[in-house]
Amino acid sequence: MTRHGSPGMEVPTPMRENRGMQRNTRQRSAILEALSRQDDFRSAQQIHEQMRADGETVGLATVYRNLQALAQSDRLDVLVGDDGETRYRQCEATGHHHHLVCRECGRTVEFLAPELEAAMSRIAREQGYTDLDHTLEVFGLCTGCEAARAEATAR
Amino acid sequence: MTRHGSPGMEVPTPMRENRGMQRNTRQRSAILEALSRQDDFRSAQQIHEQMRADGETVGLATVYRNLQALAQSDRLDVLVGDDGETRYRQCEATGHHHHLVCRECGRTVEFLAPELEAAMSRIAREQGYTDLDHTLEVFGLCTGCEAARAEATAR
DNA sequence: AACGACATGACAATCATTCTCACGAGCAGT
DNA sequence: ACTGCTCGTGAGAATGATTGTCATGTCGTT
Repeated sequence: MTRHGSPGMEVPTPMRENRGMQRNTRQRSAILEALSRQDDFRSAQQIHEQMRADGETVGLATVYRNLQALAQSDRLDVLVGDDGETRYRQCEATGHHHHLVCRECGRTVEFLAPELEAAMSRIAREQGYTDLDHTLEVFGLCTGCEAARAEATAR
Repeated sequence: MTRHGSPGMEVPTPMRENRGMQRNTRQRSAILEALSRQDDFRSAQQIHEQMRADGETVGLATVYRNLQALAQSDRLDVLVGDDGETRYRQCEATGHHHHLVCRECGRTVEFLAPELEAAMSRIAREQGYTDLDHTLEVFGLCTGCEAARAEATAR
């Protein structure tokens, strides 16, 4: 387990999933803990603010660094809003998946759609594109917000 | 056509497609002209720079304002990159469509995919979401860049 | 030609994010 | 537990895209 001796020995695979995160720190634990209590996508600043409110003492730069590192190691999902602000969320699904986000309250549902993946791949390949990747997010009004809006309109 | 007199009179529909653009100016024409000569998504700053290089005298703020206004009236397509920079492009397709973008050179192909739209709508409705909207962009390497990469790797 | 509203341009201001660098604290080996 | 080597942290400065301000220009109409 220890990596003593053996000159030229490379750090094995486990490191791959830990880019920029060799150590466990109080701050990182706190950030993950804060995220685990949220259901929607939050910006770094929102997360930081919430942590301060909860009595945690963490620097804003640290929050940014950790969110970024966690996202790179696929432990968080990222969503870049229309306003350019980056938001993060701890997801249930482990692999590739998409989101259905309420544009009013932020409530988020994860979904898989193999048909969509296949269709996109086909279209891209027909055009000669390779090494594919994509972004797909769906926005709408969840049942609760739809009801609230209907009521507001009715009066 | 003139909106004199008639107190309480509202500006009719045509205005809807012209938000923030009542007048034609040399600057706006120049911006559209510059865009028409580009095939890929460009940032406001890139466009501004190009115009200066072409001898146009336009303020950066003006470029930002016009691109924004044009995008709002659906005369331009918008793409927010991973880095948060907003890029614009003049599209062939008039209605709703998506893009296949080369992540290396920016070459862009527009495509329609009714099957995708339908599948997304179905999934969202199953979850009780209404008033839907979505973002979908596909990235990859175009034939040219793929070839270039292959050659670079080979040597 | 005159006028009034909207558009422009130079520059300041804002806002999210990243950088810098001195200091603090994991973790491996003792 | 002790030490040392690093990496991680924190405070504030710096960056960079975008937006606000406001005096001045000019479009489209009278």
